[in-house]
Amino acid sequence: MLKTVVEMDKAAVVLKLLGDKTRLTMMKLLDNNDCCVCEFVEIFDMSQPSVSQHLRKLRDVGLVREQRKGQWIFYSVNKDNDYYGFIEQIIKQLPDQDYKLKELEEKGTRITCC
Amino acid sequence: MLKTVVEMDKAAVVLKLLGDKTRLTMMKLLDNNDCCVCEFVEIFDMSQPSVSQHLRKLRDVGLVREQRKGQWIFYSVNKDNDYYGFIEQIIKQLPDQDYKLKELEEKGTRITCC
DNA sequence: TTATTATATAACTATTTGCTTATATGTACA
DNA sequence: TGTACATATAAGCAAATAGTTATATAATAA
Repeated sequence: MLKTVVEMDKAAVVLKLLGDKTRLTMMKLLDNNDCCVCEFVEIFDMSQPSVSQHLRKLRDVGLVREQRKGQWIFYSVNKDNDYYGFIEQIIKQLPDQDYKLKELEEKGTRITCC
Repeated sequence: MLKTVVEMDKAAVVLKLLGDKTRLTMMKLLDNNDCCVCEFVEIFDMSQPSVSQHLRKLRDVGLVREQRKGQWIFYSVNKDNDYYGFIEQIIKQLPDQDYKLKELEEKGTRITCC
């Protein structure tokens, strides 16, 4: 685990991003799994534009990245980001959320894809 | 260091509070020092009501507590709070801010008090 | 007592935020 | 082709946020 050189301004920006339950849960899920937008729509029972907008905020700050796979776009944690070490210390303290993806698997709506 | 049982909703609330540069710096300072309102007013070059309102938000969630000493009210980190372990992991990653208090000492405006 | 200092709170305002609906873009498939 | 599905983006709106000024409360000092 790399020691991050954290700067106050940027730290506040990152914490504000994580200070939303939807985005915080997204980051916790993405830390263990790649997920596509439609999975988040189902998990959070939220409109697709709303999910996309949350993901865009996370991407704009470099916390996640996207990768198209066929018709889907998969998001993953950007572990190359300078602040990954910083958020890792936060995320690892959060309760596991993978059961949300397990529920999708049981319903058969998990996108395992290509 | 106690392992905190963190709950997602509360974690998001705490992170949102820390996601403001003023409050984040306050918490970093308070982790090593007790400070009164007028010191923060000077450090942040911000109005007194604004400082009081930030401190109230931190206090309402239990992250800090206040103690009157004469005409001053000193704030300190509430290390008994259930989420202290959680925020400790965040705060310790931040760059030291104590130089801000040193500057007050040099100007003679640090309140060492009673 | 009165004046001064420190702090809290109330009311107001401008900005930001998170959602909505509508629409555009891109891929897959018949 | 054209239709369906997945996603992004734009525009609009209500709620939340962070600041302001004005005022109230409390302790100290003259």
